[in-house]
Amino acid sequence: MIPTIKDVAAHAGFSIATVSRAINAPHTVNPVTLDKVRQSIDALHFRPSPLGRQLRGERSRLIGVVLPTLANPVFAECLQGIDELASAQGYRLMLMTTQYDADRERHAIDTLRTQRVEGMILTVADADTHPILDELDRDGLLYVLMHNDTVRRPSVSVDNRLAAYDGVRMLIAHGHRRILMLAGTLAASDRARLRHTGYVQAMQQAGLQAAPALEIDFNADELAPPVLAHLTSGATRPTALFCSNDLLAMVVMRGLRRAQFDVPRDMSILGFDGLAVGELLSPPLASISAPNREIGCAAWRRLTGRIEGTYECDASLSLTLPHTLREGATIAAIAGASDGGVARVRELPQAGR
Amino acid sequence: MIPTIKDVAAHAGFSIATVSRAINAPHTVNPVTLDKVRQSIDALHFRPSPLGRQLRGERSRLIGVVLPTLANPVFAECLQGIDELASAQGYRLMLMTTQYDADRERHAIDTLRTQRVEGMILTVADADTHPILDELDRDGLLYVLMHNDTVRRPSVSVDNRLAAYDGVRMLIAHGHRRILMLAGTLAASDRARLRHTGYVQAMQQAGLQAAPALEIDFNADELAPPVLAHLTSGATRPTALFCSNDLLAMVVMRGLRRAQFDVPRDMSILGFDGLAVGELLSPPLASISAPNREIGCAAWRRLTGRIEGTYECDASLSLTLPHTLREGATIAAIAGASDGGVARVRELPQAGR
DNA sequence: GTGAAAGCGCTAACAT
DNA sequence: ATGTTAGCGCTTTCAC
Repeated sequence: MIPTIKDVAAHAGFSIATVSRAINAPHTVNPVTLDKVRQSIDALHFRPSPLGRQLRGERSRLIGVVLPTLANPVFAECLQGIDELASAQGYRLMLMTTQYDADRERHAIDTLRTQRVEGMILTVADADTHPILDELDRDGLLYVLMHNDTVRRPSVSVDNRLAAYDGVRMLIAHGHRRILMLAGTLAASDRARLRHTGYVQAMQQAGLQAAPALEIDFNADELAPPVLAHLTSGATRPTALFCSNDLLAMVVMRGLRRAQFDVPRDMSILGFDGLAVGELLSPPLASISAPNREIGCAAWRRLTGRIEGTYECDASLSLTLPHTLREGATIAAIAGASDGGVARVRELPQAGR
Repeated sequence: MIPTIKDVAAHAGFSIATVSRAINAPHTVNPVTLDKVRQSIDALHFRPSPLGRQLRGERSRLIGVVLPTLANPVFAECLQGIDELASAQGYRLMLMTTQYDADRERHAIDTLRTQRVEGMILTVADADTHPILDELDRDGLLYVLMHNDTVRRPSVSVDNRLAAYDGVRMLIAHGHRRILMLAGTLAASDRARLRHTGYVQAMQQAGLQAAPALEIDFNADELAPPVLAHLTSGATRPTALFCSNDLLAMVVMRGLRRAQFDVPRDMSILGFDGLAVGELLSPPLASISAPNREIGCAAWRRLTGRIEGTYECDASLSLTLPHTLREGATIAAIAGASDGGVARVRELPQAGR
């Protein structure tokens, strides 16, 4: 069915070696021969099989990408960055998603190994505890983590703890005192934990009381009534919510709106991720913004740097990209907040160090 | 570096044939031998290379996916559906994006062919005119188009013309008379054209004047001043905008908002795609909704049906999935619209036939 | 139950 | 300039 180099050789009346040369080193064959071979190639619609080539030890130029989901645009944005560089550099991408499930993470990575990818870009739930990453290290397989915030492995991320800290300090500077953190139910990720740590630190430093993150079901159409009650009633209801990601923030905003709660008048909201769609909201979502596309690109550069042996500096280390506070309009100042407070927050260092 | 079946054979003290059998037909080897071989496999972390296997004519279980971009969630949603079924059925996905560029489409498809994918799921700019699809037909390569609305090739889509027609009739039923259609600059796609056709038909049928689609730069931060003027000033300014996709609708909404134009009070907006994020907007975006995840799943089923020869009905034909009108809150009734008009629209057939 | 050997598509070293 | 051949990792007869 599919023609092989043999078919071309027979059709052209030369040996397979000549055909191979015509393809891979055209200048070494007689122009007349070359022309005939090329005609046969066209006539038969021949294209060299990567199998034979790879079998000979050539590179596969195949990179694996493992993401939790594409339903959250944060990963689609990263993938955009990766895909752009991959196309430009003639690599192919094999994509797998895991739904934040450790078993599926293992399975995805296993599959990619079996496919002999040259390296992988991974976003896993928990980078520090997942034994499969140790296996990769042990076996010398190249990978770069993306959005996993760990210094123990090659990774590209923002400083999640510091970013959350900066964001919550900003809320505090706007006069908020009762600030609650919300997280998704699948939030047992290293990122979510670090974001909570940053929240706690900012709160404690301001002498405020930090609470455990309140878990919200992402996919539910409505906020659960007890959750809604917790957010909206009582004298001690929070005046601001720090959501561990933008998608969650958007779901919560909708829930509050349906309960006739105005954002930001009745509740301020701060997200995390800096999704492009967040800026299209009304009001535009305030968010601790990660350079997602750039994180994807940086992960790519580190990985290919190691693959091709051309790494700028030490690409086996973790890289922290700067986050930014995207102001948006979902945060209101609380009466009594001093301007000094607002001024102070602007001087905060916003990048890891 | 990477162990081969030979290494395992040597380590276990058997021939490579026995190792192969231990892997592929365990019941045919002596349990003791089997055990030893398995120990060696574990000890060496051996995994059979797909190259050798495929070289022997086994299936690659590799499917190519070609999408315009991941920046538009509509394609990410489709990909979600595809990916789900692919994982479940043990297929691998190779992903390429094209940015709506015909050359990149050709290149992507070429690359996937060279990689010997068993089939591809494609979203191209124009399904009817792209010669590369004829090449696929000629060479017997399996593919299914996704979101390309054509009866000439295997495809899964909504009826874009009818969907647009339904949507615009709904606007008309709400009393709108001056309805403008907006499209992105990259909108020279078959879908965009069909949506415009549906718009024109609905307008003409109501005795209203249809206009050419107004092109909007998607990525611009602001609406271009002349565009904004066109939308917002003059006695003949439109009262409703039909946007050829949701992302565009969101960008336009932001532009209008910034110009102090309230949606839907000063302008009604109807999108197309039914993006999940649209429902999270305030007000929730009215949209002609395509079942994107399901379109991805259906495309997958058709493709694998053909690959595995188990097609339900004739999978080489195009499949039209039903669209729905998502009401949202970005559409206001215009004074003078009769209730009868609104009632009538609810009776519209909403699925293709 | 196990081994030897051929062959899948291709490249490269060697031979002509 | 072109042809011959070995061998990459694996499965699968065919012998033993």
